[in-house]
Amino acid sequence: MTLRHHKKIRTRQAIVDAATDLFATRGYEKTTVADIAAAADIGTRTFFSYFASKEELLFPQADARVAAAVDAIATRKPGEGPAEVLVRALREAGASDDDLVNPLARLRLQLIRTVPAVRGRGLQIQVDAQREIARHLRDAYPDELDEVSAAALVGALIGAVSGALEVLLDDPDAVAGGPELLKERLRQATDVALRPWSG
Amino acid sequence: MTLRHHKKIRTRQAIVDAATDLFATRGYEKTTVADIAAAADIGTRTFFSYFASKEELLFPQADARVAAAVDAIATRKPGEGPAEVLVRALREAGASDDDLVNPLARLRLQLIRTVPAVRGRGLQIQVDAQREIARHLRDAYPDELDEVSAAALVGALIGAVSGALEVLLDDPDAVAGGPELLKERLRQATDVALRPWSG
DNA sequence: TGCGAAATTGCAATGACTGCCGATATGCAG
DNA sequence: CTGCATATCGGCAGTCATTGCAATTTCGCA
Repeated sequence: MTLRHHKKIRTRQAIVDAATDLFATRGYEKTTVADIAAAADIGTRTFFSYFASKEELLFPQADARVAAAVDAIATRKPGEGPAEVLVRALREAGASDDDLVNPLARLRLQLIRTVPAVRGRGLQIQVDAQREIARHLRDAYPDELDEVSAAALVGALIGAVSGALEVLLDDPDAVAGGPELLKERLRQATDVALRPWSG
Repeated sequence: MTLRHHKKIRTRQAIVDAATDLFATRGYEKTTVADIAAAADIGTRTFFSYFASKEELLFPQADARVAAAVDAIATRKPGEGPAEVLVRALREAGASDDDLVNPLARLRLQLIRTVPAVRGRGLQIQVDAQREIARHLRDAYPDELDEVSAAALVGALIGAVSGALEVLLDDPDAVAGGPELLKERLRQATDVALRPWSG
């Protein structure tokens, strides 16, 4: 079961590449699924056996971040409290360099901020991720957190980061400054918002 | 310009009522816009001159909460810091009785948690609201907050409350207890979520 | 080589949404 | 009261995502 499998992977990649290209040039909404399928040399119907929808195309391996965060929680050090672990988890799972280099990732960041449908889907994925992370965090600290507190804590941290990030990415100067500046300003902003927790 | 105006308002309400009814019985996804239009005695095409989409139907006056929060910021007391004002704003703008009694509001709460499309739209509205509130907060505290920090702070607080709320609403016991219990537990959850900042 | 499962794909249908346009209804001036 | 300008209404046709169905092709393996 290898030729088949490899072919599927190649086709899948072809679809992503074709779509990335079309989205970048024509724009997301002006690109039809039929266009993408044609560019990837497959039937329109076949597209939907690779991706459940046009939006899913932009969020492959959506659970990678969750996995990273869960891993950070699992490998916590003896003395670390919930908030500390979570901060570390977010650093590890957060915007990596990849997000600022990989073409699809860059495109995604832009589309999330401009295309309603994409934004909605992205937010859904985010809250699902929060839920999952909260579950693990609570399991890791059964004495200190109940389910509601865990959800609140995770919501606060991720909320702070995404809120700051969204505004930050709208600032042309900040974006022009490159990844380093962005990371620094993001850290500053979240420090202010999360001060109550770090104390 | 009165007869016309009144008629529009009446028709709008008729649409909402018809939709509420159909959604409640048949379910959101099994109710077509054509069904709603027919039940409200208007042409399908006309529906879209009242609501931009099927989802908008569920979020009339989406900016009421924002207005309440902005108002809380505007009426801040001399000694209050940003976080305190925001905590007060969230308490005032938070889920009112209406959300637990009004049929459409109750339905909305349920659909947000079960229908992907509705959830996506609801989340979008929420982040837009956060943006707006952050802007006002920053204007109110120009010395202590920059735009990014304000967004982070608002994101953290709202994130905490919504995270807690989502978990709470998933508890069958809490929901079964009726509006009173729900309201009490909601207040508790909000307190827990916001405690770190109220101090 | 040839069979059975998996993958591909065309076709038709559903449903949201839009642009276009004629038919109606309403507000207001004369 | 009449008639025009305008706001609404609502039908029609078309686009696009998405799905069920069924025929066909392609593979993996015996």
